[in-house]
Amino acid sequence: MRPLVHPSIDDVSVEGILHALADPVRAAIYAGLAGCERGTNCSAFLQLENREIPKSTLSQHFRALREAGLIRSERHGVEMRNTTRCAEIDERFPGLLPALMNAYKVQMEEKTKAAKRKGSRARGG
Amino acid sequence: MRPLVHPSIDDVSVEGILHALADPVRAAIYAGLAGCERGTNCSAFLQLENREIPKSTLSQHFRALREAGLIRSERHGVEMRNTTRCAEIDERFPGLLPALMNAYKVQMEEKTKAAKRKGSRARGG
DNA sequence: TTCGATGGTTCGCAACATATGAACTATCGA
DNA sequence: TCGATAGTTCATATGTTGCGAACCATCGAA
Repeated sequence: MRPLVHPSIDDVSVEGILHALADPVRAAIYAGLAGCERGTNCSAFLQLENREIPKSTLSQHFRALREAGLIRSERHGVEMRNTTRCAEIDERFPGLLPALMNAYKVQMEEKTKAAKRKGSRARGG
Repeated sequence: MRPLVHPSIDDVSVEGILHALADPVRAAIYAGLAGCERGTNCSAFLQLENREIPKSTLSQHFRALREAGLIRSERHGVEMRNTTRCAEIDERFPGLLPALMNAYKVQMEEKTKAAKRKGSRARGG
């Protein structure tokens, strides 16, 4: 089993970050990790926003995030602890990640609102 | 020949924007358009950063930018004028595009610096 | 020291995406 | 009607992604 790859911060690229976070599943994982300081294991995301993610797929997503330099993964016993590298990245590309995550947040809030409007219309409101 | 597709601003998604701009060629095109208010034609980008882009490829890149909602393209006689939709997008996702373009700029400046260091070492500096 | 459980990874393949040369369409001016 | 210019579409070769099946690594117990 090949060892985990973590690029040096100097090798982290904007296109790599954008490509990694252009996938909503990966963006959601990243957002989930960003909250927790202690590190989160992979299977915490086996269901994400009411959707089942197969674990092989999830493993690929974590690899993509790792190799883009967005997260760091360390084995602790039987499980993996994943943490974001947001401090390093924010030093190199100030404001990029916050702007990105904020845009996703805005989009999600809009979707929620739209769903509510639709629901209330359907109920005759 | 099918008509050009421009999504309504409400249908523009963060993942679509990130995916479109995760390609350095498209990011460079977008940056080029962002400067010019009057609209730029496609073939202005047939060579980009010392690289030849085949025009069929270029056409696909413009389509990707257009369908992601990042640019607007209008036929003017024999040519196309492309403009960014940055004002609309910035209203919907405030700060996203500036942060993104700034990150690319930072990265390019770093690359330039690194190339200079390498050059000066090679000359014995 | 073997077994089972748990948590992740890798393989193989089908489905989808991308880059590009060749052929095409649209518009203009002569 | 012709040729030139600007861009699009098609065909295809190559690359990427998603996922089930099989696998590997670690732990705790017997």
